[in-house]
Amino acid sequence: MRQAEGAAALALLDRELIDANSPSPLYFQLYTVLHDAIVKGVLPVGSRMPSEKDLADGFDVSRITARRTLVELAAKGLVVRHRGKGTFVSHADRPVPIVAPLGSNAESLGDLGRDTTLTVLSKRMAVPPPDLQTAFGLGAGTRVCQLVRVRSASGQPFAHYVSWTPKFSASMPKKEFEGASRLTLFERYGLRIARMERFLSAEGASPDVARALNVPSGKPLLKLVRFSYDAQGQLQDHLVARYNSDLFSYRVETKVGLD
Amino acid sequence: MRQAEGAAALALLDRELIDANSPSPLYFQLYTVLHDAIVKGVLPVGSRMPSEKDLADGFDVSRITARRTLVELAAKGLVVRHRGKGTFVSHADRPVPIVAPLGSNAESLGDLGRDTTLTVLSKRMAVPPPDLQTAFGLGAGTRVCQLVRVRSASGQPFAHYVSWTPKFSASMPKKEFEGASRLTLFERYGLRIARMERFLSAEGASPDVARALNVPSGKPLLKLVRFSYDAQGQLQDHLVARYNSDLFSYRVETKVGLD
DNA sequence: CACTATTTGTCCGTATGTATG
DNA sequence: TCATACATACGGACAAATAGT
Repeated sequence: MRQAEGAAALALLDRELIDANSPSPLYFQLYTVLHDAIVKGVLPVGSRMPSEKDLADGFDVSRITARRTLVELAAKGLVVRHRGKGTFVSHADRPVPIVAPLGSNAESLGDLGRDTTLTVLSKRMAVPPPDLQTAFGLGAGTRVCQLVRVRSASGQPFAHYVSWTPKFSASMPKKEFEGASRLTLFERYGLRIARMERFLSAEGASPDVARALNVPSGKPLLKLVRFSYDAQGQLQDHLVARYNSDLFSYRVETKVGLD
Repeated sequence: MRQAEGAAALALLDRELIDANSPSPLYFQLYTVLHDAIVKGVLPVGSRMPSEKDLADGFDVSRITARRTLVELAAKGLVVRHRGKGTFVSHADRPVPIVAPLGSNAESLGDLGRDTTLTVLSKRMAVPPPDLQTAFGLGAGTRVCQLVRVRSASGQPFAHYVSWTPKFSASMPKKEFEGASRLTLFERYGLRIARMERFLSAEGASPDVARALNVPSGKPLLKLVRFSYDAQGQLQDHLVARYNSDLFSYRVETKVGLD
């Protein structure tokens, strides 16, 4: 009964997850299903993967297609394959997914007690898109400080930020943004935020974000858009954050007072 | 200057949004870019689309590929095409995106002042997945009431719910879930929820969800998982909601007390 | 009225990728 | 591994409708 464990693993997956009429290639759909099952722990480290034949029969694809997904998983280091033995989920260092509270005042990830690092990909003065120009109440050609940053945990990038902040100046050194948290920076430069508005949605990874987060382009990401206003209702900061949802999720707790 | 408007529309788009090395076909990537630009209003109703040649040059694809995306947009009714004139964003009734508050106690969409309707796709007694069995503290074979529902606004489905509720019984008629809001149903059946925990992430649409929400499978969706507990800390209800992020987003407002 | 530029519609041939048995 | 079918993507060519000169 060598194959029993792999076949049992198949039972944990849903054969309805694949769509022959989708524009996305079958091997990639199947790759995504297995990839997610591995990073989410449905297929535990060390366990036996379904065989090529199991996958082919279970998902109703040809053996070549099933084979290709396993080969690509092996190329990414998620599984190891041994001829005559089978395919096994590899013992990689899989970072524990980060769960951050949302809506609390101190939502800064710096308070999370996790060793996350912030890297500045670019800092420049540029003209924001038209909708932001009007939101900031700026003239058409005004240049604003744009920051593109990435946050990583144990080497794995999981968040990508694009922010616009008129009060930040060209002279501020890039290095200053690496260490200090955003809130302390706001204070240091005299920015008082009285109200924040966040919008949550989902978006496929564009090629540049995909590169920065080390995910395939088109991968679904959690998207947060944040508007920060001062006491006068003036927009002071605009941020678009995109999160790799394999590594990160937001948590909201509500106590219901009474029925 | 007949072509000026279309070429100007091209400038609103980002040629970096397409990736020739992605497993997803080029025509579908370009389709997604244009589709989103239309539903988000970047390309307003009635305006001229970039011509096939504009798109081919601007996104560095062949005319055949550019043409195919426009043909598919026309097939979906998002644009109309006229030989010798051009392609124009069609005057369809585009539903205004819904923005719902998150984290307030009364987050039920019934309170939104929008005419949303709830449809029950299925109601059945079934054995929940292993992780939920343990979360509910149930024996291995216990059957629980599972509901699959869809919420629509002006005929367009935008949310897909899968819920498990042990206290709901097999005898409850399907119809009862169509009208009443969830919270009133909880009350009626003696369910007192004291605490709720929500987790937000993103996920590609599986084929069944894609069908229910009328979107291409694989489309990025906003995903919310909600655990509802009673005063004793016993899990009483489990819900997975998936939202079409073109039509729906969550909003969180925070007042910062002081710096 | 022609003449031209632009745009969509249709066709060809070919190369590559995907998927099957 | 092989043979085969189909989808994707490319370049090129020409026709037909439209609009401006």
